[in-house]
Order: sequence, then structure tokens, then C-alpha cells
Amino acid sequence: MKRTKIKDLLNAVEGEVLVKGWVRTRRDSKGGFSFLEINDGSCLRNIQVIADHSIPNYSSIEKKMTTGSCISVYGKLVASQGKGQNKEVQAITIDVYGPSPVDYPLQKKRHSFEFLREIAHLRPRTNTFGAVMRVRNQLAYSIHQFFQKKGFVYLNTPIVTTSDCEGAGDMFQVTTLDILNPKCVDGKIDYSLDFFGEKTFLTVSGQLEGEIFSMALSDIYTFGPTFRAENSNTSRHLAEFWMVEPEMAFYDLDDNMDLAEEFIKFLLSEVMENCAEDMEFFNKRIDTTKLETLKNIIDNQFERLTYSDAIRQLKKSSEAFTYPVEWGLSLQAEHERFLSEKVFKKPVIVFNYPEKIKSFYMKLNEGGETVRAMDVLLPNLGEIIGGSQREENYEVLLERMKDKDLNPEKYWWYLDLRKFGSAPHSGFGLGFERMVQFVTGMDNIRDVIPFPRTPKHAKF
RNA sequence: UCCGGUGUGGCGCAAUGGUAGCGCAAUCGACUGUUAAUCGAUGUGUUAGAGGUUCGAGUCCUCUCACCGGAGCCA
Repeated sequence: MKRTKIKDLLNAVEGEVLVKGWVRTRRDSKGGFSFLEINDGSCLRNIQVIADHSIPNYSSIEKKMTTGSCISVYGKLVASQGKGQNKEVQAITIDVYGPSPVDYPLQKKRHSFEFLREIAHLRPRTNTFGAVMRVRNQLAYSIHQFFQKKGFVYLNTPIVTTSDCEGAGDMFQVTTLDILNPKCVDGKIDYSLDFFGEKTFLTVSGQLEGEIFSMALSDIYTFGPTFRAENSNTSRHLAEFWMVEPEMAFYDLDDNMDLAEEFIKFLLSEVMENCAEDMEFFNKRIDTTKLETLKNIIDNQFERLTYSDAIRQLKKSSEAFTYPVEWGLSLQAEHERFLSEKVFKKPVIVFNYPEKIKSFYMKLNEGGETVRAMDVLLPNLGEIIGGSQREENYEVLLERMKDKDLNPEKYWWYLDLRKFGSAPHSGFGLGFERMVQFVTGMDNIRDVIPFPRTPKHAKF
């Protein structure tokens, strides 16, 4: 007989079924039977199994069916006699695949997320992590759906790269050299002997390579791992995270912002529709305003304002900021939070930032003071998207690279895109884990990725 | 990396410089179509590590490590 997943079992017709999963909790009745709650991760809910002590091998498996053990139950799906569940399985036979001794760390009690991080190999068996991972999966699926429906081409950009000055932060070096005894020339390591014949790193962004393909296939998107060697110790940063980076030919900044807004709204509505049970759980246990917040975001326009207007808004407020508010200075987290949480109380897109505080590849506005950059800020989370229209003018781009002390020779191919058939184009990057964080309401980004990599932590 | 905080049974926490306790979980028993079951009993400690002050340190001092919160960097 084929095994039925619990998710399907809860809607199945009554009759004989085969259920397999892990015991969450067990309650013994002296009426001669036990209640076993089984979970197989297919959904948040458990199925209750009634194990009558008269079933054939009961005495031999009784001690093994403890919290955490894995069992297979063949039985009858029937209407429940008790309250709390509609259906339950009356066991006919039970096999124990793997018992779970008393030192099983996940006992039937509340555990802190900090503790669960130390047992990352077992935490997927908790309600919260099961729900997080199902939502994460839905988001990944919806990302592909969104772009595929629009005719975007999914592109895999390289993970090993030679670009060491993309300006997106410190990079992890990739090498096969003997680090204790590298061959040197003139006191410097001879990278011509390294695996790739030159110094290589893990990517901090697939954007520049993405632009290459948008200048051929029009609309592309990447969705892959990204690495930053920053010594960041916050609830919003990982050294290894997943990023979604669409790049669109013939999009200006307005088109770019439209796409970003539509994208976020699509993801939120898909999750609410397809992960209703898990979202109810988050709304009950993690953040009681979550569903209301998500619905409001879906139903309302994002606020869009220029950097200059943002500065004006901040200046006229009576809020006491720690950092100064002045045109030309970066917006600090406290400023961004103030705008999205206090002033507008919804997602905010700030655009047209000062040229001096943004990257070389962003398109210069007329007047040369600002660039067509945009950040999408979510209440209680902060920056989830950073993007821009790209500079497509060869001469302007070259000048900007020189201004920012970049070596144009290293970017010869990037400049070539402007030399041969250049086109206006735009793109953005969305932090996938931050999206999972926002949707679920989980406070720490380390609790929305299966195996978090942070400074001093690469276990599992 | 900077600022602040924390580190004590399996887990969550308490203990004025003076005998290390409580709750949960676990184990055993009682009771029950139970459901975060209930009731009773039982066991559980190199107080993160190293050094120092003191008659005496979980508590005070120094250093190291880890974790948490905030900041910076960013997604």
C-alpha cells in the first residue's frame, strides 16, 4: 500500500491508509490505548493515531514510540471521537523505523531559537521551522512563476569571479594555493600559479554578468547564492545568502520601480493563498499583526519619493535622530525606519540618490548631482531591494569609473556593452532571506535559512 | 568592527561575597477518548574558559571565547 502524506490525509475519504512520520507527542490512556501525534512535514498539522494495546506487536514497540521516533502506521482513517481534530487513524499495525532515546534534544516543550540554531540538524522538525521552510519554498517557486509568466529568462551567473572591485563589499577568496607556502614573485603571491591563473573570489552579485545577457535576451533574472565577507553581526545579514536579480533591457527607473512593486505584491499574495495554514501560525505565534500588514501592502500603493524629498521630510520632523540629516549624506537605518514606519506606515521607495554615495554603474541624472537609484524599504525590516537604471553612455560611464578610482581595463567587457549596441536598461537585487523574514515575521535572518553562515559560524 | 548585555542541571531562568534553587522536559507510578493532558514521586551541576582579589567567589577584577540586542556595511 502506498503511503499517504498527512496533508492529503486530512482531506481524504475514510478507509484504510498508510501513514509515515515522526512522533511529536504521545499520551497514554489506561483505557488500553495510546494517542500518538504524527507529523511528516507535509503540513503544519499532525495526524492523531490511536494505538490500541491489543495490536499485534504492541509490547515490543511500546517503549520505542517516544517523542522524536519515526514510525509507519497502517490503519483506518475514521471520524474522531474526541474534540480537536476531525479525523484520526485507528492503527491496525505499527512499525518503528527509528526509535528516539530519551536524550532527544527536542522534547515537547518550547525551545528558544538560539538553542535550536545549535541543533540545526534537528530544528526542521519543529512547527516553526517546518512552517518557515514551506513558506520559503513557496516564495522560491513564486519568484520563478512571476518572471517566467513575464517571459524573463532564468540565468545562472558565475559563483567564482575575478571581479574584485564591484563595490558591494569584502569578498571571500577562492584559491588552491598552499596558503602556508605560496610561491612569490617580488614579495607578492604569484597568482599565475593559482587554479584559474589569477586571483579569484566568490561572487557578491551577478548583476554585471546579468547585464550582459539582458543586452541580448532583453529580460533575465538570476536567483542564486551570494557571498559577502563582511564582519556583520546583525539579525539581517548573512555571509552566504540568496539573491534575486532581474535585469531588463529598455526599462527606465520608473519601469524598474513598477516591476519591484508588482513583484513584492505578487509574492505576498501567493504566499497568503498557498500557505494559509502556516501563515495563520505565524500570525498567532510570531507576529499578531502579520496578516493584516501583508494584506495592506497588497492592497495599497507603495509610497515613492525622491531622496531630496525624503531629506525634506526628515528635516521637518521633530524626531530626535542620532545621525545628522543633510542632503548628500546616506540615509541611516533610523531615517529609513522613520519614513516607512512613522511617516507613511507602508513600503517606501526612495529614488534619485546623490551621485557621490552610490555605485559607478548607476545612470547619472541631468545636472549630474543624482543617479537613478532606488531602494525599497519595508516597515520593521528596512531595505529589501536595491536597484537602479544603469548608465548606458560609454563616455559617462568611463568618467564615473575614473572618478571612483576604478580601473577601466578590468571592466573592458562591461564597457563594451556600451560600445556595441548599448541600450537603456535597469535592474534590482532582492534579498531572498529578507523576504522570507518579512513574510514570516521571524526576527533573525539566521532562522529563515536552513544553514546560516555568519562570522565564526559555518557548522553543519 | 564599535557600543551595550548575557553565559548556572537536557531546556528556560533564580540565588546581598557565606550550604547552588525553581519551572519545564525526562524517568517511575496513579488517573483519564486524551490533545501544551492532569496528579504524585525520583534523578540531574567542573556556575563558558584561564588567571587574580578574599578566610570564603556563581557573585568582585583582568584576559579569552561564545551568544543576544543595537549600530556600521548592505540584500
